[in-house]
Amino acid sequence: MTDSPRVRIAPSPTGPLHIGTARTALFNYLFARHTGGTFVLRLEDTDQARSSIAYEKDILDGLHWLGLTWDEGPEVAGEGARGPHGPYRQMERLPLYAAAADRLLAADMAYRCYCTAEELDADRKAQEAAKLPPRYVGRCAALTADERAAREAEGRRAAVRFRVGDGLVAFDDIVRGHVEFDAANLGGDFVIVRGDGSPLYHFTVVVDDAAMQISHVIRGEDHLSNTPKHILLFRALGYPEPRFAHLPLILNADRTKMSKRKSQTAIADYIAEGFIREALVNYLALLGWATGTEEEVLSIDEIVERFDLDSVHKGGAVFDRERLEWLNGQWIRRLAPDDLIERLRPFIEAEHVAGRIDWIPSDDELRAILPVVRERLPTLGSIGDLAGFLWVRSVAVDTAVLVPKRWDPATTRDGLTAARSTIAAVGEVAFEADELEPPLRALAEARGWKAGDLFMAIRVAVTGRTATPPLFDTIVALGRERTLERLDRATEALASG
RNA sequence: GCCCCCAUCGUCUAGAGGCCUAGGACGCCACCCUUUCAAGGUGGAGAUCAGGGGUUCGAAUCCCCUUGGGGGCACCA
Repeated sequence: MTDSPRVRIAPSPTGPLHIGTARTALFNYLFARHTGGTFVLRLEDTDQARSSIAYEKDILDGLHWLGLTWDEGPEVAGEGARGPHGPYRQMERLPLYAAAADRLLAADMAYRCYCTAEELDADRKAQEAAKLPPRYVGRCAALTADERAAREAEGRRAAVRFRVGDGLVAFDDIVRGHVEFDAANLGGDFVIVRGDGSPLYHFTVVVDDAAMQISHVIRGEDHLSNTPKHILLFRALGYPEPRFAHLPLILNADRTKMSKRKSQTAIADYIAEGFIREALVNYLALLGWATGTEEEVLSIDEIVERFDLDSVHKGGAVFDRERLEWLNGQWIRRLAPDDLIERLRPFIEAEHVAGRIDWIPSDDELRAILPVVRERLPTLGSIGDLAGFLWVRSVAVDTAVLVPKRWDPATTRDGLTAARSTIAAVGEVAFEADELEPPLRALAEARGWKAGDLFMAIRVAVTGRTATPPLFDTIVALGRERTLERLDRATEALASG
C-alpha cells in the first residue's frame, strides 16, 4: 500500500510573508487537500541573525488569513505546535541535526573544515579573476589527525563540510521531468554546519523532510539547482528520497524573480489595501496552473477539486496586479451583504482613525448603500474614496468642478436653488430614490436644462466629487436635511466665489 | 564564468500531430445600457505559436541547433 502524501511549507521568518511563499504554500495545500494528504508547516529559523518573532507572526497570520490550514506545525507565533513530528521550529530541533552531522562525520562522508573567512574569500576572488566557477578548493578535505590538532590548538573553529563526491545525480521532477546534474558542478564540498555549531539550510531541510516523512517536496524553481545537494544528503543519511516538484517562479514585470524592490511582495500589504482572500487565492492558483477549461473565477474548494501537479507550468509567470484587481472585484460582488459589511469594517475604521471621516456608519446604514457601492469597489480599501462623503459633517466643494461644462455659475446657482426647493418638497417619509427622480427630471425639462447637467451640479454639491454611486440613492443615503444643507452651502460658495 | 531550467497575443493562459484561417481571460478601443463612475452586454484591435533545420501525408504540438530569458553556484533560506 502506498502511504498518503505528506507535503510541507517551510518558510523562514526572516521577512514578512511573501507572495511567492504564499503561492508555494497554496500549491502544497491544494495538492494535500486534493490527494487527501497531510500539509505540514515548519519554520526554518536557523538564520538567527535575520529571524524574528514579528516575521513569524506575520507569516502565520498571513497563511491563516488566506485560509491555508495546515495539519501539523505551529499555529500561533511563539507558541507550541501540534503534530507527531515536532518540534516544528528548526531551532528546537538542533540535537537532530547534531546527531545527523555526527553520523556523517563518523562515516567520513563529511569532515571538519578549518578554513577562515579570509581564506575562503581569497579562493573565491582568485576563481573569479580566473573566470572559473566558484567552488570549495578542498583545503581541509584530507587533513591528517595531526593537522587537525594543530588547527584546533590555534583555536580555530571548525565548520562541517559534506563530501559531494562525483557522478551524476538525476531525478524525475513532477513538473520538469527528468533533470540531471554532474556532481562536479555543485561547487565542491559544501558546509552543513557552521563554525559555531549551527546547522545550515541544505542540511536541515533534508534532515527534517526525512524526519517528517515528507513524500513530495513542492517548492519554487529557485531550488532546482539545490536539489542534487539534497539528494546526495538523503542518500548519505540513508533516507528515502522524496519526489520533487519545482514550481515556476512569480516574476516582476521585467521577468526577473519577483522582488520587494520591483514589486509589492508582502501579503500584508495586499490585505491592507483590501484585497480579499478569495481573490488572492484564486489569482495565485492561476499563476502557473490552469484548469484546462475556461473557468477562471474559482473558490478554493473548486480549485482543490480540479488541482493537479502534472498540469503545472514550467515557465515563470509575471505578476499582473490589474488581473488581481479584476478578480478582487468579482469576489467582492459575490460576498453575502453581511460578510461584506464585516470585512469593510476595518477599512472604515481606518478612515476614521485617519480623520478622513467624522463618524462610523452603522450596519444598517452600510447595508442600505451596499447594492450601489459593491460593484464600484475594486478593493475594500477604496470604500473611503467611494462613499466617505456620507460620513463627514461637511464636504469641500470646488466651485470650478461644481459648474457643469455647459453651464455658467449663474445657471448653476439657479439650478441648485431650484433643486433645493424640489428636493425639499419631497417629504421626509417619501424620501426615496423613486420619489426624487421624477420631480428633478421635470424641473430640468421645465427649465430647458439637460438632466445630466442638473444632476451633475447636485452631485458635486452634495458629495464634492464628480464620480459617485447613483445620485438619488446617494441623496437618500445622505438624508433630506444633510442634502438640503449641502445644497445651501454649495450655492453660497458659488455666490461668494 | 560554470551548471540547470524555460520559450503561444502587452499580461495570465487553452492547446498533449490533423477539431487551429490558434480559443478564453485581464488590460486596451468602440458601441449598447446610462444622471456621473462603475458593473453588465456586444463587437474590435492584438500571437507569421522566438528563429532555423529536421521527422511526418500533416507540427504550436515530436527531435536537433541557434537566439533570447530566467534561476542557481554563501559558514542566507
